[in-house]
Amino acid sequence: MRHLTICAALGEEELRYLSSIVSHVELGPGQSLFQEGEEARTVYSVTAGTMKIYKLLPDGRCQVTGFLFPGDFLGLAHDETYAYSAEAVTYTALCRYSRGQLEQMLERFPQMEQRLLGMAKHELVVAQEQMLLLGRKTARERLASFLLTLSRDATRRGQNADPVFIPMSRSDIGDYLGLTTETVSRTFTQLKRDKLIAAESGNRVRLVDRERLDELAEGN
Amino acid sequence: MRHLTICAALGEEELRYLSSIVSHVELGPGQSLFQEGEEARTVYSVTAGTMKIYKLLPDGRCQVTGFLFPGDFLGLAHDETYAYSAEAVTYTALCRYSRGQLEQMLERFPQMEQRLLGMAKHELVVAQEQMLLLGRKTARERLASFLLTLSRDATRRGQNADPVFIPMSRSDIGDYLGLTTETVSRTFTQLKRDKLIAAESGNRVRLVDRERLDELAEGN
DNA sequence: CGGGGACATTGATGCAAGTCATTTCGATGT
DNA sequence: ACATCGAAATGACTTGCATCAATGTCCCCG
Repeated sequence: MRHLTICAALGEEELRYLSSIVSHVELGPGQSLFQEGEEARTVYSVTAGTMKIYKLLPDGRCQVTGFLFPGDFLGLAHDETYAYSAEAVTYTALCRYSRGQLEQMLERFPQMEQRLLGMAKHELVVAQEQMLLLGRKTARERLASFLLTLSRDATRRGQNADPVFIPMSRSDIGDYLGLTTETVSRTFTQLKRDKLIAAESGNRVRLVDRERLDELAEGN
Repeated sequence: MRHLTICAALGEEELRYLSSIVSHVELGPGQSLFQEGEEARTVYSVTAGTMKIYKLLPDGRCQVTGFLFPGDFLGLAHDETYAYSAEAVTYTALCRYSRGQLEQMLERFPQMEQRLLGMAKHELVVAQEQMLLLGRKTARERLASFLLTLSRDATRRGQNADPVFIPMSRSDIGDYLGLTTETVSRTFTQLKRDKLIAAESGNRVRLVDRERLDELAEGN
């Protein structure tokens, strides 16, 4: 169980230390974990469920900058405050570490820093991919990219990748892809009509023509 | 000189080591440094000029994911290949480190990893800000945000922040803000007409009404 | 000093996605 | 089986930015 989550890459000693400083948090759908601008005292890792992290403009416009699944970290701030808000999409369980404890741990296990750096680099690559999507892709291409990414992430976590489970609402998807719920909805039906995907029960989507979806996502 | 660039935060010993492994590269405007997908053997830091990093779609659509100025690193890859292409915007000088040498150096000076992690975290914050811009801001808001960011970056580097120098073309700006050159151009004239900015000679822009620009950039 | 070429600006028109309004669906409880 | 309610889908219409097409402007170089 634990091996699928935070600690997959950690050694025995680190694991023991980690579990000595961790506490646990659980959130229901829609519950907020922290808000952008709050003092960043705490770091979390997701152990079950789905979170979203997002930024708001004062008039309510929202950009979801990422969805987080078991194994993902959140709350690592650059300065003293969180750069984004975090909210549960589904029922979610998290591990909680105080910032100070984590820093102590980093001193004790300096090789952990390498792993954090690796994670940060990976997130940067993902972020740049998302900028390309937001700046230059059409609605169809965005949705195709999204579904494929979800499917690949599911594989990575050892979950069902083909009828892929979509835990988030149309509105969350819209806020992630820079579209409105209506456009997301219309684009879903369009992809169904064109036999690229098929809806299944329980918020699952079958990727009927994955090859064509891949092309779409890459802009062809 | 050197203190303004790569090594601002490094100690004496690190500095000496660094200069023993570095070599230098210079690029004219428009010259490419590396392409997305190439094997990432080398890491660079900018010492003079302006670079852009960008991703392309096969049909030529381009998203600039960042402009780099003296002091910035590029080429730190997560896997074995570059995640983006890099090209000089103006005449640019860079320091060049082989990946292997950098890794040796990290072993020798483990505290450097912390700095790299700090830089990566900062880039992540910037990337999320950019996602908000690309996903949710209007053309006016995007350009206002861009000008303010340029101005703040100039301050950070100790350059003139108010008539702020714009080294890149309208087309580069468009590719960075997810707009076309035409829209960038129109929005510039609109902001001039509304007396928020004023053009000055030598690609400089004066931020006439910074307060209003700030509001615009934040979405008010 | 004058012509060429790249870049920027401006204008006219089109269209993808947004907005607003309504209907349908699906889960849940009685 | 049916009422309820929030989410999703659909339709009609609008709009901001893209597209296509001319100019305009600034240098560089002969």
